[in-house]
Amino acid sequence: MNKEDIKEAGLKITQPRVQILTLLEESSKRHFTAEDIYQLLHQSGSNIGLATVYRVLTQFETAELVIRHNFEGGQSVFELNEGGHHDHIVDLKENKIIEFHDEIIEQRQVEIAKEHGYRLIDHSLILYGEKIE
Amino acid sequence: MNKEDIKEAGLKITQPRVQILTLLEESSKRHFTAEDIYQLLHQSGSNIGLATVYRVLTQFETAELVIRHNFEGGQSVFELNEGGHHDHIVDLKENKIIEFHDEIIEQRQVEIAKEHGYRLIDHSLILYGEKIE
DNA sequence: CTCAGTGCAAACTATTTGCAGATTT
DNA sequence: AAATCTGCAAATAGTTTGCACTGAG
Repeated sequence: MNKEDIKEAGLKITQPRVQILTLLEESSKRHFTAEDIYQLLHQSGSNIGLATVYRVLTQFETAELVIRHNFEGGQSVFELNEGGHHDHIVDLKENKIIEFHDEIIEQRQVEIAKEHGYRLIDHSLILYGEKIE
Repeated sequence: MNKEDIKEAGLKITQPRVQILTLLEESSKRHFTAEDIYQLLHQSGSNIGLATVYRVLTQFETAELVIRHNFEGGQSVFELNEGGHHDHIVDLKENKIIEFHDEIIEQRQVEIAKEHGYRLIDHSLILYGEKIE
């Protein structure tokens, strides 16, 4: 649960950290910029600083509680790491992100890396699309 | 040839533009940050400004003479657009980028987008790896 | 009580923009 | 000559850092 994760990361259980982790866990959305989180928490009466949001997200990233994505458009996007790897479809019209996982592609990536003499450490696959109709 | 491309993009054939395009075409490397280009041109005696490098690269990107990538690490990376689409393996140890093209993955991407009700407009696939041995 | 953590403001990095003078056509 | 373009310096956007104070253990 929640606070345990923070403690296991070697971090003190502080208000800002609990607020951010709770937001990530309980929101219906899954993808947030640091600014999003800052805004949402302020709307809930928090007076957290933007710098703290960044600091905590970076710590959570290191602790693998959170994954940071570099989609188009400058801002980093953060999402709770719930274990299962997936890639993303970014909706170019609406502000929406869809997750998917495809074993065929996952496999090919490993093979392609190997064909070029590489061990695959990580990858980033983002599909940009627009809704049909 | 060279200068024609610039003219076709509706741009005047100026020294900075020719210098940049020539560098991109004639260098043995294929991937450059704006800073790289700025440095290399200065080493060749140019006194181009960094702002101009960015301006020209952005214009070239719009004209589809150049492709901009957002790999890890802050800086955008630019490469000459020579038509054939490809993706990249980024060497995490050495400062090296390898290009590849894989039809299986290309196809699956289109299918996956469709399965989710999307028309695939673009995609970004980056494999991060390290040399075996 | 101690040390990690915080908010704020200032710093930083990559990139963009305003402007007066320089170049291209 | 007209319009575009350039270099420079200043502005901007996103993120990080220094510091004195605050709060968790």
